Amino acid sequence: MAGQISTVRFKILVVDDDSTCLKLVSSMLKKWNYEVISASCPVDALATVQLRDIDLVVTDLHMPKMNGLEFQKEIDKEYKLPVIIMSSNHKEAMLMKALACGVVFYMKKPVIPEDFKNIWQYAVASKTAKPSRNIGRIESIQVENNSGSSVNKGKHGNKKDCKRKAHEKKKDDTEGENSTAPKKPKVVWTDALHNRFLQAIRYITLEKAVPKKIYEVMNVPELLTRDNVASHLQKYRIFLERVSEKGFVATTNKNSITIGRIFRSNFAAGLFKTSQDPYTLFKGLEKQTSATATPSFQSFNPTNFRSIDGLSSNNFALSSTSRFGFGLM
DNA sequence: TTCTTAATAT
DNA sequence: AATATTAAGA
Repeated sequence: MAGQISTVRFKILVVDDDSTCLKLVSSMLKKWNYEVISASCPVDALATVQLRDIDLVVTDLHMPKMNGLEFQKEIDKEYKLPVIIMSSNHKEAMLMKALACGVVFYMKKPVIPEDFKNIWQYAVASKTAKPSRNIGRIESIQVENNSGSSVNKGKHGNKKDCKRKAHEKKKDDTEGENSTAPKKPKVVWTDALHNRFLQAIRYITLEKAVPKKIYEVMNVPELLTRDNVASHLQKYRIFLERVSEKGFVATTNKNSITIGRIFRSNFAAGLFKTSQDPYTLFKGLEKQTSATATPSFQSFNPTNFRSIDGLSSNNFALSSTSRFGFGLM
């Protein structure tokens, strides 16, 4: 089983007091073939969670009675569901607060369908694993999902199942032992992981974002090493460089085309997915020298970052979005 | 030491 | 194609 075309439809609970918005988001989710269950208030939502077998929660932040964060707290208390917040509060401080509370993703409103395309990964992440240490072979996690839908382009017959490759070339033998086959799997920068990376950078501030710091803030030592982050950061910077070189932001004219391209890239995707305005990124880039007015940032104090825990293996989890690498153009 | 970059390897 | 690793200078 677990063939491919899955069948696994993720059940997503949407919560928003604004009925219009609720419907809108619902339809966006359905577009990606998610099973949608909606609630107009946290209280109803909590009741629903008990009845249905929800995989992921998407909630508005600003709501009467109980706001999104309080709601998330409740969810986290009894169930361990990943919660995504949608908010029109684009303040950095709010973003940080939400993340610190354990929200897995913070989406800025207005949202667009694409924003939801890959959110199933958060659901997978929280289920798929949690086995604290022992990064042994996460390779087998296997994502049997595959975001169904495939409403559009999405051809992946990728069946790259390489097995092992006994590789020994270590002259030393500081360890040598390997019963569980401590093969070091390559890190797969899934959207979720990349998002974490981006959010860490946003939190730290681009100017101060160095491998070590990012590594610490991301707080997923089971999945990454500082070197992984350094490597990713290097690539990310190259991407930013290219993008800023193009200076397409300035052009208000036919920017739509250019921007469209940017959107396709992985890095951009992660960034823009949450903040649809491409300007955000550049604003940050441009004023990096002055802004720095970073609010108080001390220790992220990541409460529960299990959100990304298991993500890592599986090859095409993300491939769906990434067929365009960072090298746009 | 860590950071950054470039080059090279897997 | 995406990541990792290594080397060298700051």
